[in-house]
Amino acid sequence: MRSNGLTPGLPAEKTTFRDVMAEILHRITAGPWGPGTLLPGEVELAEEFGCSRTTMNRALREVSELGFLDRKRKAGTRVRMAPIRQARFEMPIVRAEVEKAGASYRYSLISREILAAPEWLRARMNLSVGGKVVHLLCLHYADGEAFQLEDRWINATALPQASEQDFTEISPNEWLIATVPFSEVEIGFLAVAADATVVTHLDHKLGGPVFCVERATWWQNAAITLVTLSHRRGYRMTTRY
Amino acid sequence: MRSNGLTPGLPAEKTTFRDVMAEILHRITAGPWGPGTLLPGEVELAEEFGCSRTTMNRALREVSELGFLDRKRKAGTRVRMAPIRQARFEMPIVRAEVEKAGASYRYSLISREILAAPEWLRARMNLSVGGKVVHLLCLHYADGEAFQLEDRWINATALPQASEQDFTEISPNEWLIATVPFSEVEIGFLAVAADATVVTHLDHKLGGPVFCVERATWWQNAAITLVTLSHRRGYRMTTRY
DNA sequence: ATGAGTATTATGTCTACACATAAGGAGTTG
DNA sequence: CAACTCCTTATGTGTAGACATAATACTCAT
Repeated sequence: MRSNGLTPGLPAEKTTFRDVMAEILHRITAGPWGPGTLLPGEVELAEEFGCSRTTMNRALREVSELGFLDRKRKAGTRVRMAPIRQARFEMPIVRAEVEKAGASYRYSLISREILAAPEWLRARMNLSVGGKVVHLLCLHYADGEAFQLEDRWINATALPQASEQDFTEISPNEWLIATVPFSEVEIGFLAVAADATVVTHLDHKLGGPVFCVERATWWQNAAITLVTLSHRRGYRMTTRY
Repeated sequence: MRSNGLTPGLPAEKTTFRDVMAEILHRITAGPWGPGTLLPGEVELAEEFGCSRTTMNRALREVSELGFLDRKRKAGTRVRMAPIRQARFEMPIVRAEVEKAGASYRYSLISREILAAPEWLRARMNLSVGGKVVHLLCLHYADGEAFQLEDRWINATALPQASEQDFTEISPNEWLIATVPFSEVEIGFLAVAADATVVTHLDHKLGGPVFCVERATWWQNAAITLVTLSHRRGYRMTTRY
């Protein structure tokens, strides 16, 4: 079954962990290993597949990371009743997203102010009292049309350089990426009603549905930035696997 | 540096790939390995860290999967200019999601009909002309309050058993999971305006923002199901890493 | 100069083996 | 019968070594 059939005389090609993964996935989705099945142990499987336990372990580990298997020491490997349906969204920088779609990208700064962090922001990002923040409003265009409205707060206490940047040329997004690393990120997707600001800059009706992405980042327990990205009408974030 | 300091006399604890990962991540986010840096080769690093190349390889591979490194044969390992900001959302079954939040779960079927697939659905799911589909409308409650409205279409040609199920007790979600596997999934997040149906069943104002998840699944190129999940007001999908 | 072929090199992966660790289960004891 | 201990077992991970493969760098002939 697993001989290469191409070079008789030479030993059959080695069984790679990818081969094993494929066969395991096949048995799970279309074969005898229905939900809840307890799989044979690694040693036994390795023998059946003609590979080392190391290879079998890697294959099982990766399939498990895909969400199809549940592995526990001593208990063994079991097919998940319901595969964890995990969606992985890659969130590129806006510029990359726009240009990948074949459109021309343009950025513009709408407003910039430096102020004391409002109460809600302090609570949200765990900021100290009296901390200064930079508040920016920017627009990202795709082919001349407004694509995304960026409402960003930057912690100026942790990032004093932010106060000196004017952000007329570089978007805060790209400036931040080049300036600070981050150690913790919180991302949220939500639908909100279009407010006056959104209506002014994006083609939305007041109170209408706006798809928003909110991202907060910290670095070594210090809040760095909080951003809300409001998208143009009809925007849709999709993934396939 | 890496001696355990706990059991003098015993050999220092082994360097695990997790230790190595942590240190690599540290060097990337807070240390000398800024964006674009070319790292030393695996052999050299393994020597520095006092581990085998196998272990170093695993550490580098996993960090690379996290999106921080870019690895190419011969070219070497390089720190990504902008880490791929990927969000991984786990999408549990509604029941699990509700119960995990500590609320009681209840399900109810609103309507069920069997009909010929409408044109838009045929186009969307690549169905053949004249195919029958089951159309269901269901509600999922958390602590007695409407939580999620499920608008589901099931391909009855590929899944004749669906026509016989009445779905008054079991939600289509759970029935499908137990009945068919899937090989391909497409998930989308979007914000839509609340229509009459949504307003009737969820606490929304007409035209207001509704957070929707749309999921289409296929199995061996045959369309299985398309579902739109509309969420209650204020729903938010978040992840942290 | 230029293009084809070759050498070099860093990562990719397999093998065999050893020990670590979590957790189920059997057996023992109060 | 319940609680505890200890043993067993399946997975988790580290090591050394070997070969595979992709991609760059280099060499040589035209």
